[in-house]
Amino acid sequence: MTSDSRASKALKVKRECGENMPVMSDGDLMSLSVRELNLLLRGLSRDEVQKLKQRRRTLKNRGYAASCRVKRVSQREALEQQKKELQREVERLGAENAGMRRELEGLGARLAALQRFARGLESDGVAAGGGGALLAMAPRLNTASVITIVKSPQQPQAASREQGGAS
Amino acid sequence: MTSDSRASKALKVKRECGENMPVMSDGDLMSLSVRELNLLLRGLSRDEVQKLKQRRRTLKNRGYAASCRVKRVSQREALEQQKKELQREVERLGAENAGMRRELEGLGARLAALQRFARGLESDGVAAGGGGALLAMAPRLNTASVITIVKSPQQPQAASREQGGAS
DNA sequence: GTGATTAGTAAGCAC
DNA sequence: GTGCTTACTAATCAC
Repeated sequence: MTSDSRASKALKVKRECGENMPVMSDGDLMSLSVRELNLLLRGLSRDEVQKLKQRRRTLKNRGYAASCRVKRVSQREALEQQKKELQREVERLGAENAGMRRELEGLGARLAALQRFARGLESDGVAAGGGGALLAMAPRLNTASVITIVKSPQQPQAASREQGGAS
Repeated sequence: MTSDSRASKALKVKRECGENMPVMSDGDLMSLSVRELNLLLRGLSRDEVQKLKQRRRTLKNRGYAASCRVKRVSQREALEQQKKELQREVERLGAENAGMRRELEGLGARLAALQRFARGLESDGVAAGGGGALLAMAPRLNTASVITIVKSPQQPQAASREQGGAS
């Protein structure tokens, strides 16, 4: 066998020790620092030392490749997790949105009904006592209090009709 | 050299042909079907045929590994793209949501002001004509829709002043 | 030198 | 057999 520790190793976490152990176990060779390694390699030929250094490098590379794969997988999983959370968020906001849209419709209908009723009061001649105040109030609410507070565009038909009735 | 075509090949797209070309180019060996291959391999020793078959397998594996990596990358990019789109969607829905929330506040304020005014009308004794209908309408607005919808505190000074002026 | 990444190789699985 | 995926190796790069 020309290659001692590189014959059948793929895909089985690489065996720990098979037939021989030249000077040192893989684990030791991996973990020792260069300084400690040189101390233990005192009485070896330059060739033997070189071979051992290369084996150390290979073992370390094995670990690097493994952590690279782990990192790749965890990054993918993180991405998928973030995607799931965003999908849930979209769903939640969409539901909230639909609910508010319904509330908005309901409120708008009530407001329109009240305004129609107010106009009815006026044309019926109820404006004798405080009825005039109701009509005078509608535009004020629109322009003074409401408009300055609410920044979103308002229903133009309500305001124009109120002001038209007051003139 | 014990291994002829496997000496220095890593990380340079693998050279096309280096020193010899036993019977066939890599491209041919890759693309030919088993049937065509067997036809061309008529007068070769079983060992030579076996070696060629193995080289074919290796070449194909090289391609499989490459496409595997390409697939991995494109899947990751697709995930990132989907994530970006979802983030945009969340932002859009959030803005739409905030706008509707403001509209709801505004409408709620207008309704509340109208209600307070209606109650003021009643206590003034205007309830002679159609005032009764207005009063019947007010409690409905109050309990059901307005209070549960409007979360922000409303301007009390506008309502109190109106009521004071009407009395 | 160390750590990370890439293309290539072989093993193993699924069809 | 074919195609895909994985662990491993060597090369290469950045620090």
